[in-house]
Amino acid sequence: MPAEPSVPARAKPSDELQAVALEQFATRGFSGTSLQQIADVAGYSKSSVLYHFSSKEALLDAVLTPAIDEFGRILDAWISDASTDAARQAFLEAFVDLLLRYRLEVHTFISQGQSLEDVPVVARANATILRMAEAVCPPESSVEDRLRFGIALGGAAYTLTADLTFGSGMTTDDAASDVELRPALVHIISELLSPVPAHAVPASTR
Amino acid sequence: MPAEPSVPARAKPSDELQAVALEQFATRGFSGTSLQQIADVAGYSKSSVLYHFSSKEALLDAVLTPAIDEFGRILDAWISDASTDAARQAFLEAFVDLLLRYRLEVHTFISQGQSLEDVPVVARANATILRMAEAVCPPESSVEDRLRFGIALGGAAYTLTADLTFGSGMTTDDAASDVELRPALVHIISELLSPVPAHAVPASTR
DNA sequence: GCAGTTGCTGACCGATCGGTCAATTACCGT
DNA sequence: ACGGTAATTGACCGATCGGTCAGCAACTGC
Repeated sequence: MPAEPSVPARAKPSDELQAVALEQFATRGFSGTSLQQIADVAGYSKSSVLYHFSSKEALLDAVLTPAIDEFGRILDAWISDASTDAARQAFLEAFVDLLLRYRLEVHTFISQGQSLEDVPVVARANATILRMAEAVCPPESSVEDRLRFGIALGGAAYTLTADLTFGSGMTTDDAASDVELRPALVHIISELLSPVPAHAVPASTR
Repeated sequence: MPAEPSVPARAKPSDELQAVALEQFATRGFSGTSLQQIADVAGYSKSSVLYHFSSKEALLDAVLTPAIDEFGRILDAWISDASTDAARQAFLEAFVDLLLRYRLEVHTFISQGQSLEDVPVVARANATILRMAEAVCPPESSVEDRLRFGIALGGAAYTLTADLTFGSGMTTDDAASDVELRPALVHIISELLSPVPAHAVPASTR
């Protein structure tokens, strides 16, 4: 009788806890979130949380691992491939899909990557980001190109969860908006990572 | 005799504490930073910190207020001015200067604006950001334009402190790099906030 | 009926949190 | 020499932190 996948009224407790924890970690921060808060929001006791996850850090690990695994996967797929324009475009779209699907996870380890650097799963995330940085803008890149990459990465992670801060209303939870967001994101990030197509740049730099 | 401004070997204790606190708040997060840590790094006791600042929150307030005050100032200057292109350019450069000068402060209330929204000074920062959002991309703006603004804002705040995370080495503490960063930042942000100058935009939005 | 496992909980632990307070030291003008 | 103020500190407080542990239901297989 419990084998009734068509009735998702009650998900597995550990999944509920992960979902609640992820939301709290992303909005209040890891150190700003207590196990008691997570338990309260999810409707369990603190002891139950520690029954399903051996520690607060293990909970963070379980929450972030799927996202950073897939992140590494699509990055490897691109690097191993010859760096054709088509492969670059495919990676870019896969990356945008990753951002949309795992926006809370990405936001968490982007904006807290420094304070949590000694947590293994976050260290993996930082290393993967670093690999991506080297792939997108190798050491011989200009300062501006490296700036562009950082802005694209940090900006996307910030913006996709920004309406949690102020109601810009463009990342409201209805999934339909994602299909509206996706092409715009692809366009903007593509524009940021490509050295600007062709038009004249005013010499306003001086 | 103590009036010797040419020997800044020892700054005022409250300034030392503010500097240390700012660095900790930006890297470890507000809730991830204890008064004990601040005291240890600054070389004082926890009691001394609470002597100079009545509470942890008051310390955060003192640290962030100058940045958000100037932020509101340059934003008001732009809004009150007629929205000529020259005024927009002036605002943009002033904004970039603000980002460079107060990068740690901006990073703090951008990336922790949601978790600290009930701290008055952070609430002011959020309100100011919202005002800037309305000025840059009014409600009739497209989703992509609002995305661009968010990416520019969050991306700049993230990137300018990113080398604290991984050594991209472009924001190393030597102030000379700022003069290299500034024109590049102005260029990129200008490009993000302007609907793309003149070349054909594919109708990929639909 | 009964041992075994699973899920969940309250009681409890040492450590640390932000914050208060009284005492101490050093320096000031007089 | 003396009173006053500013600066600093350790001792201490209640609350909360992450985490441990023994127990308690409920559902199994036998």
